[in-house]
Amino acid sequence: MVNKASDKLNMRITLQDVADDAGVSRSTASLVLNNNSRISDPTRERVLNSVKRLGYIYNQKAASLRTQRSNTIGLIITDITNPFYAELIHGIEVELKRNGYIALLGSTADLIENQNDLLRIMQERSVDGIILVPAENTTIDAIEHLKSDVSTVLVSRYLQGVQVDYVGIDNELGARRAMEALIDKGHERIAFIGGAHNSSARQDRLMGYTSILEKYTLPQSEQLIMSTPVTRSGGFKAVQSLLRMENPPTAALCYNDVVAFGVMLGLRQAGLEPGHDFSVVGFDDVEEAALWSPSLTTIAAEPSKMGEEAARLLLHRIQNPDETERQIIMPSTLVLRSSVNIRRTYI
Amino acid sequence: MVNKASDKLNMRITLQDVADDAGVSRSTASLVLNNNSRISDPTRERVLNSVKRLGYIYNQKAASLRTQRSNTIGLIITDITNPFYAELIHGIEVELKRNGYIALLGSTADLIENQNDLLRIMQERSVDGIILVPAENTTIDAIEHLKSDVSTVLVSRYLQGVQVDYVGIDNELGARRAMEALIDKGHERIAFIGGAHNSSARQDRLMGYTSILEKYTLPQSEQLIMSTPVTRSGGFKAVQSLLRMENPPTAALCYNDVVAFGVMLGLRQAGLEPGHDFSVVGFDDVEEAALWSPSLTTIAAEPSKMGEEAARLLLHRIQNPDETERQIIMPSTLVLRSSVNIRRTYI
DNA sequence: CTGAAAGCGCTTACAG
DNA sequence: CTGAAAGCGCTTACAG
Repeated sequence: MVNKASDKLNMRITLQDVADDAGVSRSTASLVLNNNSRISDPTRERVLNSVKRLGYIYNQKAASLRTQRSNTIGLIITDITNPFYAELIHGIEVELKRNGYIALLGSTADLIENQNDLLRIMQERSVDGIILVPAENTTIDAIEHLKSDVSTVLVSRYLQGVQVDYVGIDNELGARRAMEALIDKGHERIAFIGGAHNSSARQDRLMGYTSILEKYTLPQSEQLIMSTPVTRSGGFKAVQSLLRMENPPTAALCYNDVVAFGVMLGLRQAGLEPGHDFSVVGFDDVEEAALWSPSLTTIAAEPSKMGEEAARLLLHRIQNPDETERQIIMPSTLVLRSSVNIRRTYI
Repeated sequence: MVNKASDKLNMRITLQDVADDAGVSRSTASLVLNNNSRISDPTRERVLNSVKRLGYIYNQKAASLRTQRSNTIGLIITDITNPFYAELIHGIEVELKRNGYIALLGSTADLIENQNDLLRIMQERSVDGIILVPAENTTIDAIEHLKSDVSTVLVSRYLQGVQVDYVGIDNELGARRAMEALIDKGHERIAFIGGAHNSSARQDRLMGYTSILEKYTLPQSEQLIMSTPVTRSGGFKAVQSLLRMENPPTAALCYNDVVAFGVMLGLRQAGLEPGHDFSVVGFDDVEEAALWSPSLTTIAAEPSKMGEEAARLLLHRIQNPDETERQIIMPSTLVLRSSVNIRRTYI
């Protein structure tokens, strides 16, 4: 029996084989594959026929060793099981595909060590650019250094003081709009739930939360601000502990939709009906937000569109390394649904 | 001002630079990086110091042109926004990371054209192997051909008649267990909801469904079997149309959890309480299944573990191209939660 | 319109 | 224990 492994190796058809088969030089065959216009139609056809007959597979790796371009980018997010990121990735993929690019994917679990490993691995593979949701504790220096090596776009989280391409939403404005909606329904004790750390996104959302409490001189308390893992069960547990307070809140602005889903589930577990007994606002507007019962009031970040925008920005940066960096701030629209309602006393 | 693009190109530090800096030959430097034991400790140290000082980045692409190994694999799924796949990807990533591999990611939206594009793009980048959830209409020939070019593992969906590595669960058994649970609670008119086409997974689940109906001589009807997109809104719409039947079902076995979530939302929209008025079973046991109200009864496919298993199988295949193909069937355990309950008449 | 030649950055027998 | 040399599969000025 033939050895299969060596079989695979020996069988590799190269451009030389194609050229031989078509009776042209390697150069000519290469020019055909790159759609160079100075090749005559008959020659082009002969080459393409040989490609097909031999089942030739273009070796992007060898090409990119010469051209220094890989048509591959690196995509680093924190947690793929958060639907916000799943939708973001989807948008990125769509736009990359349109341009003949593909992404190496990695998740950091928000840990800087993982991020460093991934950045190294991706640079070793000569990605043309990197789309990064910076993990907690990412330093300004690290980003400065990264972008001097490879085109870089940050998404969703920003780092103060670095001049770098970025796509995100106006988190503070979004949070203010969400708060106004709650206050409009008579809520006064409003909690802020979720987020594990102080990413720019969380800081800005908190700032919006606080500024509106101040504007209306409503009660502020450290106890009403909770840190949680960015998961459903994070929100689930947090709201239950809030409900055990002496003077519990009647509404919550959540760090994002995933946390808000957890909060709604936790409320029901505690015998309260979200949207009726307790109002909930999320952030992101992931697809399922509209489908929940009650449907979730949230700030639309349009993750899929944000992903497309980020990919577009990165591809632009790759083509134009010397242009000034751009910050794209997408609109943060309030989507009012049934999880927000007039305040009632449930106790 | 210096041109940044050319800056980047000119700045590329090569192994030659490292060797020069350390005062050794390129060969020696290379052996150090590959942890070859025949290099003396002092030499090794000198080289590693130079690597650090110059900020050398290993060029995996050049290396892999020589070694024919890229330490990169291709991962092709149908839809990243389905949490089953998000969790599957997560598991794959974890296991790949452990072994110094990383994945190129692509989604097909279950379209064969997209799958073909992705397979080509990935092979052009010389992936060492491919993990594939085959899109609808994938042919046996295509898989045979693929696996003759590159190590291949199928996940979640199988193709009858191909000898190929595979990881999945026993779908028919799972469906039978789910049906027994419903019948145990007195349900007799039971619908099967969801799935767009006849992937092996759907066929096998349907087979389990039918076989149990036959076993208990319960009513079968084409009207009780619904095709839908594999999304929440697919399930949402399907159950509402079922409820408009003259003699509607009192329970549903859903193609998967995502569809089941949609079904539960659709029930509530129609004024019925899932788990109380109408019983629902899903498939997959994605993380949020336990958190829903009512919590979802489902068949545990352990997507994250399945992903790890698939990655392990692929890496093994890459090392051992000549071994016989393996089919790993993971247990399909019934997880009984509150979405299944005693039958009541709700009409 | 087409071909010969150099080179991208590595690895790996082979020689010493 | 270390180095000189060939080669992986492409692209791209350059010459004709």
